[in-house]
Amino acid sequence: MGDASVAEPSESRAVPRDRIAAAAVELLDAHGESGLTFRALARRLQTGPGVIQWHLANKAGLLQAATAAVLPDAMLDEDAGTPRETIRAIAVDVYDAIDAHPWLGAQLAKPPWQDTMLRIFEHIGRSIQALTPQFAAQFSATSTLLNYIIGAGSQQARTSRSETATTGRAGALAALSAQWECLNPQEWPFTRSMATQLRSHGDRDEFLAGVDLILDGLNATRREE
Amino acid sequence: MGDASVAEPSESRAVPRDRIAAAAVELLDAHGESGLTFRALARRLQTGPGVIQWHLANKAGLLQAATAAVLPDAMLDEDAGTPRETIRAIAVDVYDAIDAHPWLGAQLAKPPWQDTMLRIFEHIGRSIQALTPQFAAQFSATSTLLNYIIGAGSQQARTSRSETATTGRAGALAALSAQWECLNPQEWPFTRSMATQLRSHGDRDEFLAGVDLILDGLNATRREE
DNA sequence: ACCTGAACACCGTTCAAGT
DNA sequence: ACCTGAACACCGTTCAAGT
Repeated sequence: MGDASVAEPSESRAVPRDRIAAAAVELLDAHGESGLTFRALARRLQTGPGVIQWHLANKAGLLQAATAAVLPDAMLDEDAGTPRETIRAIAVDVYDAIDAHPWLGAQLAKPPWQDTMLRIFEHIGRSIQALTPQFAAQFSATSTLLNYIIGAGSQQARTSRSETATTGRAGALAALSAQWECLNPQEWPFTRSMATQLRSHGDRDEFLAGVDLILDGLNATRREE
Repeated sequence: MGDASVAEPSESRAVPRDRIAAAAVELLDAHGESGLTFRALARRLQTGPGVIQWHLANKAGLLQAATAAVLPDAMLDEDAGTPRETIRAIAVDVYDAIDAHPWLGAQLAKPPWQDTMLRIFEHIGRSIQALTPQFAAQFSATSTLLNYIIGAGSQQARTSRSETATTGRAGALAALSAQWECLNPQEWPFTRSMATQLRSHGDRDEFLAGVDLILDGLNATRREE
């Protein structure tokens, strides 16, 4: 904290985009979305405020750079045999990324679509193309999958993150589950009945069951016509 | 602006929660999420800053009140015969609400789940319960539907909102569609092929096709076991 | 071309003070 | 119980000035 003066003489003063994005990710991981600040970022890079704005237009660009750094294009280049397996592999990649970086889900969901989001759309879509020849069905299935992956991933990542607390991750889920069990049965019959089901929530298998559900729907639709 | 002094003598100085929520919705509709400010809200209610904090704990509570005001419980109390029709009716209600209030989508998607989100979960789940007896399938289907409805609704609302611009809503979609057509065919084969499909994007039928897809998946899964 | 740091116009939140 | 308004500790963004 106090020794930020002249540890390194002056090997290279340049602050490349890579380092900015990496530092932004560190800040986001450590202190959440509100922890990412131009001033905090400049302090961490041992430079003055206003430097980042020279490289990136604004805060949206900064979040975008952090997102791209954490979910690189290569990660989505899966090819696991069948289209279904490939889609599952991509889904797991995104799931794991959101799980490791809880801020990522909200960032991806935020309209308008960024490059990263369009890239996931493209990669999933290529496999969907192999499952049905109809454009309308391809579009519906791909956007449905994308919405599910981002949405469910965000929800599950949130409960996972509570593991730093006293109880651990299983305990956090148990607590939420107990909360659902205390709901008024007259007003919340369904949610209450899902309390036990909620305990298995948050693992990859649960998540992948939703992916399979959508793919089953695509198959069923195809069969009927 | 200048005549905010003593138009009304002093019939009732109380500023009830209802008026706060209603004014917040007006502000959000007019100027977006960044337009909702404690100071702007107090000015609109012709009172001093700091009043709102006495009624609502913080800004999260303010957004929550606005969300509940715009998506009341009664709106979800649909019963349109079959479970599928009921679910479609609820989905359309949420879709229309997001379309009318573009800030709503991001608000609902934001974790953790608020009362409003849990209520939609409950209402959809009750109909899903009628479609399959398995708890695991009920949970998957309900959360998949919810993620799709919020996610797809947000995306579609965004493109709808561009109608205030020069071109109108169809023009905005055409512009985005043209943008997709200009993508590199080597790098973006799928997205490019969806360019024409994108034009039909944003209407209720397109949106409901995704809901049907998920319900078809639930049926198919049930048949296999 | 790249970096500095002060300045501007905000923001949410708190809180003593009034009625 | 309800409202006021000043004060605090921030924030993103801009921009003249340096190297």
